[in-house]
Amino acid sequence: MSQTVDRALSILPLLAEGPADLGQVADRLGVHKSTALRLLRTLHEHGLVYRQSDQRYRLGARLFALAQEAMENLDVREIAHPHLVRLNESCGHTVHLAVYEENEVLYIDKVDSRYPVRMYSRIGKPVAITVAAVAKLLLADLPEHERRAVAEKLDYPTYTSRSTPHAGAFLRELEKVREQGWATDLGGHEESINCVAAPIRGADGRVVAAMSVSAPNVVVTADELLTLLPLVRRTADAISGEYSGRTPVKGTTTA
Amino acid sequence: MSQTVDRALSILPLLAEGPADLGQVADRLGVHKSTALRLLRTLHEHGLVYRQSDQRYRLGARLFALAQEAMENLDVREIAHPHLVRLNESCGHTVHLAVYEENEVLYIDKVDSRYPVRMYSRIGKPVAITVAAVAKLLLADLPEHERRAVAEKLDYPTYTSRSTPHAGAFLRELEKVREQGWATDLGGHEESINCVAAPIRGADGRVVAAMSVSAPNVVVTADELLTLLPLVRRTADAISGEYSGRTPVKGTTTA
DNA sequence: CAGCGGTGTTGCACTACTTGCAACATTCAT
DNA sequence: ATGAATGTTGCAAGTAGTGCAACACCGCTG
Repeated sequence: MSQTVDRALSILPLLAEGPADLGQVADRLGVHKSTALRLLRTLHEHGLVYRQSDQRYRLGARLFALAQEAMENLDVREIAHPHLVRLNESCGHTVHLAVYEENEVLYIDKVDSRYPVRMYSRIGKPVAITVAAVAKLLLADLPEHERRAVAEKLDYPTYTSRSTPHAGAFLRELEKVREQGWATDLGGHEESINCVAAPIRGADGRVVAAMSVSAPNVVVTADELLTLLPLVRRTADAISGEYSGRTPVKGTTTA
Repeated sequence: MSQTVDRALSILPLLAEGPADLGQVADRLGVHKSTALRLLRTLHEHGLVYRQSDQRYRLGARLFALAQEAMENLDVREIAHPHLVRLNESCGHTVHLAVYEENEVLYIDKVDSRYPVRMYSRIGKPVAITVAAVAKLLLADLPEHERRAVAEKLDYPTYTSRSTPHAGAFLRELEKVREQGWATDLGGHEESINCVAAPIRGADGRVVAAMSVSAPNVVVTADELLTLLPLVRRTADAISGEYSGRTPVKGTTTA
């Protein structure tokens, strides 16, 4: 591992919290100001860091551009998107797509009934991993020892009275989810919001992403939402088929 | 400038083009494989790079999270304020900054006119949404169906004879504003007060705020006020540039 | 207006860190 | 099995990053 690069990269999450001046950066890095200056300069030349008019530093445009490109390179997302839109059109609720990566679950796509293309707003945000239906599916597919390791490393915030309380309960839930092949979140994150989710699998059968439909109690009850489960699963399966190359895509030539 | 960091950061745009294996990265960087490996490892530890199942590297998820967090912690007002003050100093009139939120448009900053005239605006106060120039810009940027939905929910008070009379007229006005990229309010709220306004856009091009210059007829005529339009737009663009973290002077250095 | 504390910036000597090499490990194809 | 890919590790050499101290540049305040 490279110390210099390590230090430089440590600046990024620091600046994500908000703008900071040279001194603050140097302090929080534990290095001399001149060192921090040179690191910041390098980051600046790559456009990852921007210097605003009051001389303070903050994250720069290239970072956003990179994030966007990274997202576009996720082919699950591209394949899934039209399916998500169609599902949204037929049920009207919010549809999410999420992936697991390095102890985190992230939303990589979202179709909201009132606001279809909301690229930068919530996409990219880490999911409440201990309660979200998509997170359960993604974690449930991990090999047993890894699943256990992750579950024990997590915090278990009590968002609501129905939030997953601790690792034991979480692991049991994951086991259940693993067997039934779908998952729910019934008010575990926000009291009045329920979700049902289904997994998207690659050619080797492993879960590469998960999708969910969410709706507040005031619109549909949990039971009513559950009647959508077959539709959600069918959609997920359709995406799986296309992603794993089993289902030919119309209009596209596959070699 | 730091060479090691420079090399490490050069990997990111490279991976943005698509996944690559160690050899490819080393080649394109012009360094030994072992060097590339260590750089990639460091990037990996920070979550900026992800190793997919076929061992190839691609951009990682933390990139989204960083971009997301940075956006949330960005304060338009903080960035805009000095620009607003400068604009006020050069033209002398009242300058407003406003944002759209949940069917309302709110003033979030104001620099008072140097002329001894009073205006009935207050920071935090909802704007006369059907007539204010800033409101037009903010609403004009909404997706079509939402724009329509909002327009139809609104009341259309007749503040003056030139107030927007009904939803139809308002939607037509919004369409015009959307196309021309700026807006006016000529006596629509108070008989003797005119405004010209310009939009402030984020990295994704969406309108995040709007700013305006207002002045009563007794100080300048509407035509005279309109001659300020280029200045207002330039100021708004400068704020946009800073808000979205674009580097205005230096081109991007590609090694 | 001079003096002062707070910033950001530069040149330089020192040594810690990165580097490329070459050998090893691992996977896959022949 | 054998070979050719690829990824990985330990090490010695020296480059490249580091901290220091001095400088430059504000905006303050007396």
